[in-house]
Amino acid sequence: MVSHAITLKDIAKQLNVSVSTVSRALSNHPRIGLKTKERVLALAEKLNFRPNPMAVNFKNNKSRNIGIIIPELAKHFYSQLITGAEQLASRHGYNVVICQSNENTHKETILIEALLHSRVEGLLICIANETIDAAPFVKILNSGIPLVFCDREIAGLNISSVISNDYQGAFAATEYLIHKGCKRIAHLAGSENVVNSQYRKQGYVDAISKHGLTYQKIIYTQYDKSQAQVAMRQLLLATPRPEAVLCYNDYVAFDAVEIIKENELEVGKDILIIGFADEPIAQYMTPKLTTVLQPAFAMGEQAMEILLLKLKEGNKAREQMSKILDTQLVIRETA
Amino acid sequence: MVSHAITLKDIAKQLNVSVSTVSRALSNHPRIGLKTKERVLALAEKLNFRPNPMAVNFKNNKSRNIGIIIPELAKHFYSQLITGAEQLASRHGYNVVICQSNENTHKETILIEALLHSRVEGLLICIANETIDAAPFVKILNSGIPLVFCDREIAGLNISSVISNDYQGAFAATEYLIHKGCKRIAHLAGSENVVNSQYRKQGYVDAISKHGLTYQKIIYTQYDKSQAQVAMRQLLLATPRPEAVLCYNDYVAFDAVEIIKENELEVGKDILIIGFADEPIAQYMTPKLTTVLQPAFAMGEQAMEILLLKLKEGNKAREQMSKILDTQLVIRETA
DNA sequence: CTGAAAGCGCTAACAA
DNA sequence: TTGTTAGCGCTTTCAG
Repeated sequence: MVSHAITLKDIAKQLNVSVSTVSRALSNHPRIGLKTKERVLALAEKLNFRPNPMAVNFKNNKSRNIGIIIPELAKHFYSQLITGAEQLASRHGYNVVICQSNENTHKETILIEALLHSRVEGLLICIANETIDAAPFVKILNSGIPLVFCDREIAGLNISSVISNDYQGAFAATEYLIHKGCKRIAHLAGSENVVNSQYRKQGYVDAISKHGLTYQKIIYTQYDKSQAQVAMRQLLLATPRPEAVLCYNDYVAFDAVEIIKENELEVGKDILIIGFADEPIAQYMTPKLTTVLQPAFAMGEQAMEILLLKLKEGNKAREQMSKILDTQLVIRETA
Repeated sequence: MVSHAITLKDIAKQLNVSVSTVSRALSNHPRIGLKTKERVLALAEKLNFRPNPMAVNFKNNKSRNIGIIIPELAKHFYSQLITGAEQLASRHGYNVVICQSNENTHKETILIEALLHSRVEGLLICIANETIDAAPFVKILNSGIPLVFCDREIAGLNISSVISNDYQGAFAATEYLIHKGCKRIAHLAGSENVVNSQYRKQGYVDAISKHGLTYQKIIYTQYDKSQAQVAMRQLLLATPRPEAVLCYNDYVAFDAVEIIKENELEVGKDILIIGFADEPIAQYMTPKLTTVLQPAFAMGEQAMEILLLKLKEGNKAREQMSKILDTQLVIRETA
């Protein structure tokens, strides 16, 4: 069994000085004798003293915890994002409390409540797909706790955020297809109500019209496997059928590819496919998926950076600090 | 800005009772007047009072934190495992501090040190591949903090653990191949020094010999993509070449499949392949991978269950509680 | 330069 | 049944 954690008192007693002297020595207080300081530091070192974090937190009325809410940890994108955020936080002495909303807005609200009660010092949230109500987030801000959105955001709220440039990614991917000579490019979109999906759709639309193409076809899939498959079948039935399909994400792309293969067409030749995200699936499927990489790690890191900044500056800086990180087209085999 | 967090004192003042009375009322102390209690509870409810967790932790000298060390969060298996562990912990009022060793034993040791200093109440560790030195873990135990191994363990230490039945999984997979008529089954193993790899290899060996097969071929891949590919090429060169290959994990299986395809052979027909883990890759590759499912979520959950039990029982129960969870063969297209 | 004392929010032993 | 008091470990006035 552990003997007993070393406290300031122990050091003070052994050195015949007061507790406050020890405290000052350890915290580099200016008004302390050099000799005393050295004696204290030496003994602290020798005893392997560490300040009791519970006491410190209590004293400072700080939890040193940052709450993170994501839809689902078991998605590669989010675990990458978390890794970026966590590493930075931990380097600054913060713990990270990770919660999963499972894309459920109600659960998200509950989690926010719980995290606030547990006195997290800041909140980094990747909101659930369906979330539109701003009230819970306004509440966070009103409670004086800094909040940063990551990956997804609610527009018009003046809340700091780090997102990837969905618009630019979709635009670049579409242009790439156009440069490859495609005239008929379709888009399997996500949900009409979700901003990321809207941005991607807009990138697609604008690239199409910039290049004066007349063909434009958008089908919403609601992130549903069977709906994506139905949509792809529908695209294949059309005459003339599209030469390329830009998909909302890699999973939709995977479904599309499966359907195309079922129809004995060759992906990457008869029809080009581009996904979005660069999940591991992109490298492992056959043919390998050309897709738009979102910098998940950097997104988490930079969102945390903003949060830490707000934490340091206290109430001073309540202004919005937002970043939009560029995506990158990763060319593989499907386009 | 937040007004001011409600404390016991606030309630006491408003009700003209002492702080301890309020404390007793809220903690269901027996010696308290029913009326007083109701008044306190009502006001606490009205003011939405929550005890200050920092104060509670300090008072109890408990951090309510459990440390978890895993090799890498961005692997599906571990994020699943974490999810199982985290959910259970959180239901019991514990936070979980997640750390990644990146399969680096040195970093693992540093993390253990840091977690102990941060006063975690318990530790759940999936050790890094190369870790063999027991000293850091003995140190944990000596410091009186309960420790549970998950997924991987160091044998002979009498430390509680939850692992999956690698032996049985490999045995069943091999038998399945035998029942399918294969006489020449090879095994692409992991590393000779890692217990999981040893168990799987042994399952393979024993199934082979149980059924009186004479062919037996094992190549170690060291979890290295190029080594796995080299090994598979080697297998294909042999005459007669194996009819089936049991792979250490899904990634090795993926590499093997790629090489086989390169050689214009048909996976699932010319050569059968079985993986291990059931990572998402298994469903997304072509052909879809037959593999041995490890119950990652349940493993995390049950490891946490043991840890919570030890936490509750204090020093009383230091005996080893170990579980070996069964794996399950998931039959898809490669075998 | 150093010590004594108060206080953060909560609980619990002791008094009344 | 309720109030008073002390104390958890640390920092920070305020005195000396």
